[in-house]
Amino acid sequence: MKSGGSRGSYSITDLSREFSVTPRTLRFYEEKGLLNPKRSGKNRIYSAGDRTRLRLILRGRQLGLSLEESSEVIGLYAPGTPNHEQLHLLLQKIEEKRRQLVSQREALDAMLGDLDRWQTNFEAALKAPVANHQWRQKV
Amino acid sequence: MKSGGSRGSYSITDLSREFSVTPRTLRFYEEKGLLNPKRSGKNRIYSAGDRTRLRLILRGRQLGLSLEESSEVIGLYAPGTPNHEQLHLLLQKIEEKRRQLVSQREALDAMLGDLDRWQTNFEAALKAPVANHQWRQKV
DNA sequence: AACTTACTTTACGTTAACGTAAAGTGAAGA
DNA sequence: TCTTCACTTTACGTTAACGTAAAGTAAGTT
Repeated sequence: MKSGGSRGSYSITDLSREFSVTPRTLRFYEEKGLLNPKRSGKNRIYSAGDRTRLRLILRGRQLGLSLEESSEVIGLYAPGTPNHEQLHLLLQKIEEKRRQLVSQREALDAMLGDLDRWQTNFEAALKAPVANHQWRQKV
Repeated sequence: MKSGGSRGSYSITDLSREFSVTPRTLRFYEEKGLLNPKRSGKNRIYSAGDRTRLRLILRGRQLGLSLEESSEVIGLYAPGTPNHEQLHLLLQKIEEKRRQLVSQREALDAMLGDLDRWQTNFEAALKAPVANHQWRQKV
């Protein structure tokens, strides 16, 4: 089965290639209820909506969300009109992840700080003995 | 065994409490060669150096490094004078993680963008029908 | 008809980073 | 002496997110 029609219809390999994931991944997401492609016989046929959902799932993954978290969040995108409870939950998730990013950046800064200090110490340790040469007299 | 001496000597629960990890975690890190506390009989006794190494490990974890990655990176901190190969490796790791953070922040921005658009659409959908009331005539 | 391609389903395997018993030890206190 | 603590070791269990056969099918190609 080559590519489906030109617009809004994709085979499993179409999508897996476009998003650089394996077909297994798409089947897995379906198994977990995150995707629900139509069927043409036994074959999966993904709509534009399915493609969008996949994009969102992968966006969540990139953010470090678990599939279950993505499930909840993506549940929002589908129904057409999300209620305020759901919106609130989404905002929470996003805030949480934002905090996580900040915390990670702090860890990174701390590491870079350590590194700087060591580098200067290291260089100092290399230079000092050369300045007052004692063990470099007779060659 | 209560707290060890006042300075530079800690029991396993001392450290696990200070860093909010379980004793199991410390034993696990030791098993993986990331820590090497002295022994007092069978009991582990952690030095200030061990404590520092633990801090670095957890810093790496916070950054999203695997324990193996942290092993490599922390190997640097111990020998006293890291060589350039090792420094280069550390810089690579840090750069890689920095890129990861940026990419995650992008995903977060994209999500926030989606959210904004939906919210406006949502509000519009709520307002419009009220403006030209058609199905609200007889109550 | 034989082959290839693009799928399918079923199902067991893998990895990381611990969790969680289970059973034992040594010292301190009642 | 008995109990309690704070530890120990050994070892199997857990979770997420797929990987990886194995075996089969439907449609098109040579």
